[in-house]
Amino acid sequence: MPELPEVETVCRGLQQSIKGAIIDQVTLRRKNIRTAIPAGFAQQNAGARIVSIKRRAKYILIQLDNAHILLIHLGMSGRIKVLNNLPKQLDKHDHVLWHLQDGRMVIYNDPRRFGVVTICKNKDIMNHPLLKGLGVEPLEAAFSAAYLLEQCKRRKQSIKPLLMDQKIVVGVGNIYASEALFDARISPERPANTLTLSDCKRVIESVRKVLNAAIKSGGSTLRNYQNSAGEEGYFQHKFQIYNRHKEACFICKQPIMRIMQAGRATYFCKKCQK
DNA sequence: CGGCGGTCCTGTCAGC
DNA sequence: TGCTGACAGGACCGCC
Repeated sequence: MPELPEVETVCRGLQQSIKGAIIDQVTLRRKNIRTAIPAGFAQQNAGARIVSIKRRAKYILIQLDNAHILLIHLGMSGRIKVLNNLPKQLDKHDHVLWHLQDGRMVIYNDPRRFGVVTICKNKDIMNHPLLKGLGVEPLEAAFSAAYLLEQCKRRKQSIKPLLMDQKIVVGVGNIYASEALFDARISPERPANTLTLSDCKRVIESVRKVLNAAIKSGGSTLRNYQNSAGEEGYFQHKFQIYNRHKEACFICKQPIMRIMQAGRATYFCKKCQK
């Protein structure tokens, strides 16, 4: 489900609502999501105060005051809900429950179970296998035209799957890769090694423009994305290309194409994107 | 090493 | 009203 804008929105919401709260205890209703929840997870949470909530790539990092960091990835269908009190009925996909001392409850819900919930010590975070090989943040200066050109040079892979490669640049998923390439007027089928420095510059500007606009809109809700307060995003109403197969391109009125690349749907305009 | 396909899992929707 | 197959915001693994 969630790409950078959705994860960022969830993090900002959590920062507002649960920063400073104390975790009383944790209930695991399922011991594995995509990966096993480590033994000792509940004990390492119990009694800890939540210091801060940050994002790295599509991961949510929750710093606890006991020198541990909660690491959460929402996969395709993961959600974090903050409820004011115990719900009358739990959902069948409410996998992890954090009972806060103030009576509230934080729930990790994930129907498809592609997500990750784990914990590690502060000192291990830099070498954590899930974070170790990640590429640069798209909204930071390290994502430069020179860097992208360097990454593109040695690959003949199409630019769209390359943009989604988290080892190169993080946070860009299937929606925003299509949106950014449309904005940059670059075909998703262009082999990466044919991009020039000025192409890379346009791609970077478009990625940033699209991600920032989506964050402003609270992300995109296609089916079930909601932020931690249960609100939907509305960037889906601003899609220029994604999910618009056979509809008219907003620029040239030609029908929008839908192709599969690396098993994922790509939307683009044959006329406008070269 | 790079790049692709298959796979994990559940839910929803279109088409018959 | 079923049933079936395709597809869905991600990312790892193994194979060439």
